[in-house]
Amino acid sequence: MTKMDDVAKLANVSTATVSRVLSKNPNVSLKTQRRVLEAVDILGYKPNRLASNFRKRSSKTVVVVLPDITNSFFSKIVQGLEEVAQSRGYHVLLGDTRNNVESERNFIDLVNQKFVDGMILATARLPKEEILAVSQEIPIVLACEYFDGFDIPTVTIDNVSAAREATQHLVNLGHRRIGFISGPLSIVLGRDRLKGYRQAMLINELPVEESLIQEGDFTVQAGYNAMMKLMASNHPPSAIFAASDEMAIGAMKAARNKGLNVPEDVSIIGFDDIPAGTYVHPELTTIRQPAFEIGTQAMNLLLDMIKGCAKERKQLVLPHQVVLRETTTSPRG
Amino acid sequence: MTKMDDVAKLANVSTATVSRVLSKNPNVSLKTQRRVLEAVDILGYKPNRLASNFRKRSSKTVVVVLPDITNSFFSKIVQGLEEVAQSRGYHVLLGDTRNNVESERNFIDLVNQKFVDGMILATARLPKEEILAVSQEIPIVLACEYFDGFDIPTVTIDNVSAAREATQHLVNLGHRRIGFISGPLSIVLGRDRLKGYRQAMLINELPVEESLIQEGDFTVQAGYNAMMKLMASNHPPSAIFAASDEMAIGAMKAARNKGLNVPEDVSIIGFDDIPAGTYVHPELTTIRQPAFEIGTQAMNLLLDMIKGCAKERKQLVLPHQVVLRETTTSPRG
DNA sequence: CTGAAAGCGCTTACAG
DNA sequence: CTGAAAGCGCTTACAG
Repeated sequence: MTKMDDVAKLANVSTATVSRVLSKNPNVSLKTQRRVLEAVDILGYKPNRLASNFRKRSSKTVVVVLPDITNSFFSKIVQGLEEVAQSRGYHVLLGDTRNNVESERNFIDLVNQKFVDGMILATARLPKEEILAVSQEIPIVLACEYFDGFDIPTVTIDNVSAAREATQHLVNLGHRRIGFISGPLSIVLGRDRLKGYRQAMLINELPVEESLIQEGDFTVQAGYNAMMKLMASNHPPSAIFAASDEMAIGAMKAARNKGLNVPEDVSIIGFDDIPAGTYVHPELTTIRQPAFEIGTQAMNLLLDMIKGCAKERKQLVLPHQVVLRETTTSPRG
Repeated sequence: MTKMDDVAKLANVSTATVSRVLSKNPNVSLKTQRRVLEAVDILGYKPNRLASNFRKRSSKTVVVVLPDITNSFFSKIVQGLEEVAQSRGYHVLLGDTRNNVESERNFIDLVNQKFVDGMILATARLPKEEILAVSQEIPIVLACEYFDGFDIPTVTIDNVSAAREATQHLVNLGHRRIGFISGPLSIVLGRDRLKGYRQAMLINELPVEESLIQEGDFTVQAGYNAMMKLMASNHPPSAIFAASDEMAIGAMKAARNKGLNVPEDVSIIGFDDIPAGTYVHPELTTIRQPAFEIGTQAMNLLLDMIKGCAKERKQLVLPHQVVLRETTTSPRG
């Protein structure tokens, strides 16, 4: 392996100068620069990143911890993260926990080991105290998740309002019995969407029957099961708000299996706006979360913190949007 | 920051011993071990990974280069990769090129810089000579892609046979005019699937009309467009083989828009077996690629090479499988 | 079983 | 604009 010494020797300069040229330090004469670059070229020299990382105490790498990379909502966030990471000269280490808390802890440990310069958490199953503790030491930003009452930098949408608007959309169409397929109530964002649903029902003076609320885990299968229960009621809802598009798609399958037409017999609105929402027929009405932008903003926030040029600990709330497609309409009769 | 010296001092041993204890070297007395561990605990010491990486000339990190992480086929491969990486103590650096060749080159450069110990390429837009060159120096395995006539370690399926079987399935149902929505012919795996289609047609003495073949880029939109052209013919095919599930889903949308029922009016078979194939109605018949297993095998192969315990340069061919669902049936009349 | 010492390959004050 | 020298925080032969 050729190293910097070899280059220095060939170019007749010190390693300090070689280092300066390669790091584009302007205080080197053009003549010397050329000489060094030529030597680099002749020897096919590549600086050793491991040495440089060590010396500079930075790997220019950031770990992103998420529950499931095959979930298209998260993979879109990751694409946003990666885009700005690349453009700002950083790398992203993948932390797919597959919903495993122990795995989450392992990834968080990478920042304690100084292996990465910062961390983006798109999942947070760990107790908030634990996360708060590391966040005092090291740049962390939460994407989608957040902790009430703490000032950890965060990029989210307003889940309560978004869920309220989804429900209101159904109310505006004339629905009065509206079922809610909830996300896991163990995580804030699941609770927030339920809160939004309740608010809308309350505002419109519609009774919230607990039998109209079914908890799922955001998957198609969970949506299917929840919908089956909802339809088994002797007074089934005429419209469904599902807290994720995948669950909404599961609900559509269940409705079809029961011989119901969407939206004529039952309206369905989802949440997220994943691509699959347009693969199905009819196309899914939903609440759009700007996943890619959540990624870009979170990464920009994090890198600003790492460079120390972040003004304060920001909490960004990005706009959501109702996307009208084909699965909602006015109720029969 | 507490460092190893502090621990050594507190435990009254040398840093060599601290290092041995932490790296679980067995040649340390139990008493000493306890003493060191206690000191580590008191000081809350974490070894600096950047220093350790540098010293050991290894980051225990592998970069995975792929065209698009939001594509569920690739994200499933990545999940497989990550699973074995985690279990074998490695990390994966994400290299989403978004189909950009320059980006691909940048990631490949990380191995030249010794930033990563190896690389998995699930895309290979770069000239094969370039990739072959790095593969001489450093552990690389190709996942899905391969280069004819070179011995770069590879994990793929037999795309030619898989495509032939897909086509044969349609022939067996009685179809004689079979359209093919091809992947990009600029990449081997696109060409291989076309080859399989042609073989099946030939074997069954069916004429291959060039108008029956439309090239797409694996996306839903491309499938939609290709299907529109196919249906515009004055003698349209009664069955379609699409080289990716996304294109098959696009073809289904196009058929519906034209008022055709799948499979009664036109049969469709896809390729990949992504989850979305079961979201749509009717559910998509397809060729299953074992994406997760491609990932696990590729990572195992790579890590074996890195540890130097790989016997030879292997080319693994994993089994595919026809998955019968609802989008294919016998032609009318 | 343990320690003293060298050294991994860079970068960075410091001095000139 | 350039170089000599120190040193980042570990690990690893080597010697005992």
